[in-house]
Amino acid sequence: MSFRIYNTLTRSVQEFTSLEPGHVRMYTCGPTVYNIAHIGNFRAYVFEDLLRRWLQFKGWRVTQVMNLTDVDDKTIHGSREAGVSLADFTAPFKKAFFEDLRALNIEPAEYYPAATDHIPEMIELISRLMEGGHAYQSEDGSVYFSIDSWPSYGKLARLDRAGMRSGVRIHSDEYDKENVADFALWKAWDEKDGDVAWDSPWGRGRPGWHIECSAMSQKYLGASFDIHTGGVDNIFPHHEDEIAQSEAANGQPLAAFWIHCAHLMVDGQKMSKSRGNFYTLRDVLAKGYTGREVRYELIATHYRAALNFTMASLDAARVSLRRIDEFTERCKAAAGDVAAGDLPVWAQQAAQRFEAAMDDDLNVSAALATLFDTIREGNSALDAKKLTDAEAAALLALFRKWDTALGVLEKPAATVPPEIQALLEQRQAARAAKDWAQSDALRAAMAAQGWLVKDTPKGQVVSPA
RNA sequence: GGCGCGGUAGCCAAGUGGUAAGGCGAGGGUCUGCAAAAUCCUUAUACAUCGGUUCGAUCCCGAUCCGCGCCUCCA
Repeated sequence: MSFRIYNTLTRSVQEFTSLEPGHVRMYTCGPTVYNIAHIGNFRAYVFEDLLRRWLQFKGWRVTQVMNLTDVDDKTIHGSREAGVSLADFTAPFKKAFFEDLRALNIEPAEYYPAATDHIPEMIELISRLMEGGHAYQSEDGSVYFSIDSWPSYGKLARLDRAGMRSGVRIHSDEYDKENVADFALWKAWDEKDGDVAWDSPWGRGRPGWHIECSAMSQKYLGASFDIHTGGVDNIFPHHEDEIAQSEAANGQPLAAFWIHCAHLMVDGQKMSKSRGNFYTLRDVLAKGYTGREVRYELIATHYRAALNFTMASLDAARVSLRRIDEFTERCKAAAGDVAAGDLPVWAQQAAQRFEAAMDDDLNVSAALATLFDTIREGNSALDAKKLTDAEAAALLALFRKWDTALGVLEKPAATVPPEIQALLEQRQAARAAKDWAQSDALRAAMAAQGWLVKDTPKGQVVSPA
């Protein structure tokens, strides 16, 4: 079965093939490290992780690059306001970003280049654009890309260039530019930039926003690579501008597939910093939810559909995950140390349906439906004692395989503190003596400390409440 | 205004030219010292509106209404 995915460039679902056999090169636009990313941002990173994992599931080796934008208006403004250097200002946000990635079980990319480490590469690229007549320096010293020099400008966003020009000119007071839609490659130093500046052939200044992605993708992935991703809000202008810069400089297509995920919504509106309607992952964890639950919610809706974020859906995610956990634990108990045998026929069919669903533009909802069908079938078979131990082991293996793609099925092991362990042992003794009053008291004591005790045929099970 | 996306049962959410997955919720059974959890079964005459094409449309076409996004920094 082949993997098909929606390409913004062609506005259609296309069969995915890699330029280089067996190897996918993927560039994913990363965070601007001027504050803590919110979970709307993380929807994109979780989506990209799912895409990466599915490519691997299908047998490709993946080289993924995610940039860290650590120099722009916001980072400079923030550092000056805080009275610290740019590097000192962004460092804690970089650290927090990686912590959040781990909490969401996002696989690390191969490269996380920071913009400030690649200024020479950007200058080199801008120089080539200047030489090729695609860029010019304005009176204030800034360098702009000339969209009039690049006829295919607008091909990703499908812009009407004629309409765009006449519409925007009225509102523009940037007379330095030849065309108001021209965008900055290099921004001349300004008082507001403080000590943030680099020398360049065009004087001191700093790079424009888009040039970093062009320079860094080329350095780590080559002039042409397979996949470029981001949120739909990056289609224009960011990705459009990247295409113009890179393709004008290199004369070859930047990326074959442009894949964009839809927004995370809150109360029917896009979650965003500027609207103030956002939650950080930390906010949600502080409410007692886990990174795994957040990942489940973010993953369960198709990546091209807007997803309305609510605590109620996190609760639903929690219950759904518990159902998955109960099933895998039942299978583990049944399988013991038995080697995995063949899957029951219904599970073989489920495996095919799962893969077909994911192959179809990452249809996770359909894949999860298959997974829950499998759980119901499996539970019924276990109830009826119709599942062999070897089949239970095979089902576990199937779930593990599915989880290489989903990254959400495996339950993180909770470490039980010694004092709770001691209470458990006391309670077990009380129960053996049928001292129910004592048993209930101990259960209450553990509940007070945040541990939920369940009595199962195999004994007590504790979990964090 | 330009470009684009969406409106499926109480909520979330797939999907298809021949009367519609799955999850949550709800009801019932089983299990259980109790509890919690789990599990099985059941559940709702759900496809925005109006036309058109068709033997037949929720799925195709057109119009309308509503919601959302991008067009400026934005995942």
